[in-house]
Amino acid sequence: MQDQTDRLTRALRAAGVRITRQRAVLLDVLAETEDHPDAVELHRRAEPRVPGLSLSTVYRTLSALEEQGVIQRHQFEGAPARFERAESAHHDHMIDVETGEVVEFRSDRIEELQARIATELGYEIVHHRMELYVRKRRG
Amino acid sequence: MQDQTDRLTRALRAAGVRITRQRAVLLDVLAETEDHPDAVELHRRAEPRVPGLSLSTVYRTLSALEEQGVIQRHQFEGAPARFERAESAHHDHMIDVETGEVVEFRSDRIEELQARIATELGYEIVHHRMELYVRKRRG
DNA sequence: ATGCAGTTGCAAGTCATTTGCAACAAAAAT
DNA sequence: ATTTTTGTTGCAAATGACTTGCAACTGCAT
Repeated sequence: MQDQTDRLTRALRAAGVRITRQRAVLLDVLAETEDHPDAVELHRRAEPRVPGLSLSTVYRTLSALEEQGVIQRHQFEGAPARFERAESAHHDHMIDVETGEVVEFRSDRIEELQARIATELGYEIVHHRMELYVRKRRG
Repeated sequence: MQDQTDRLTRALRAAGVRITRQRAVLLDVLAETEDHPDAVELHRRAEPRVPGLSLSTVYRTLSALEEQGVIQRHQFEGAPARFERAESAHHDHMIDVETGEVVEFRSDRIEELQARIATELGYEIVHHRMELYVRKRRG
């Protein structure tokens, strides 16, 4: 795990991204993250470890990390962008409209169908977004 | 067609929505619309017919019509919301990342799969969003 | 014609995010 | 180890896309 982090910071360094104290902490916070926090929440979690950390630095770091492919940004309906590590395999999201909770899922079958549709219409997919806004089934 | 419009305004009236000059024009503009314009574009198209029309009225009208189920709002990536009439059957969108052009498509097979996935995880779909960001295949 | 609840234009406000800038601090170079 | 170079930071102000308060209207049921 220390290894992971090391490899990562080295890669970032190589890309000309400096690992400052604020970025190191944000990287740690993101590594510990199990949910899909937004910028303000990440700032709340990181600030105690870097007193004075500004929200704009959080935004800037998030953009930098997204550019490096380290994290992914998701813009769900009517809410600020939320982030997650990019390490894991591709998946889509289900958002509980009542709680805001995010559940990940994946369907190769759907991906195939999407690709086929795009191809048939003369396009190639650059990326896609599929979100299911759901509610717990009361049973 | 005059019929259509008449039925529509009557329904709106019944819902307590007044058909003012600005709304009538916006309704007309939307009826003529073949693409997926945003609020500013709709304002641009309607203003000549209602000199002085304000952008806030456009936004307010759009919200009212959306509430009445007359139009649908789509929030594509990194762009202001775009609108379309709601009359047509459900479909999803493919956005050409180079031109911004929107192509509609529909796949019952995918819808089925989505529903199944949600059910399996204990949820029911309230609504979904599926967007394919694409590029013309150069062939 | 009349009264009033729904609408309008305008200015100001909100929210999430971005940016200009001078002070600062990682890496590099020496 | 010190200097130099160049990416970063915090802060305040700016942006973009809407939304809202408010006083002056205006559909439209009566």
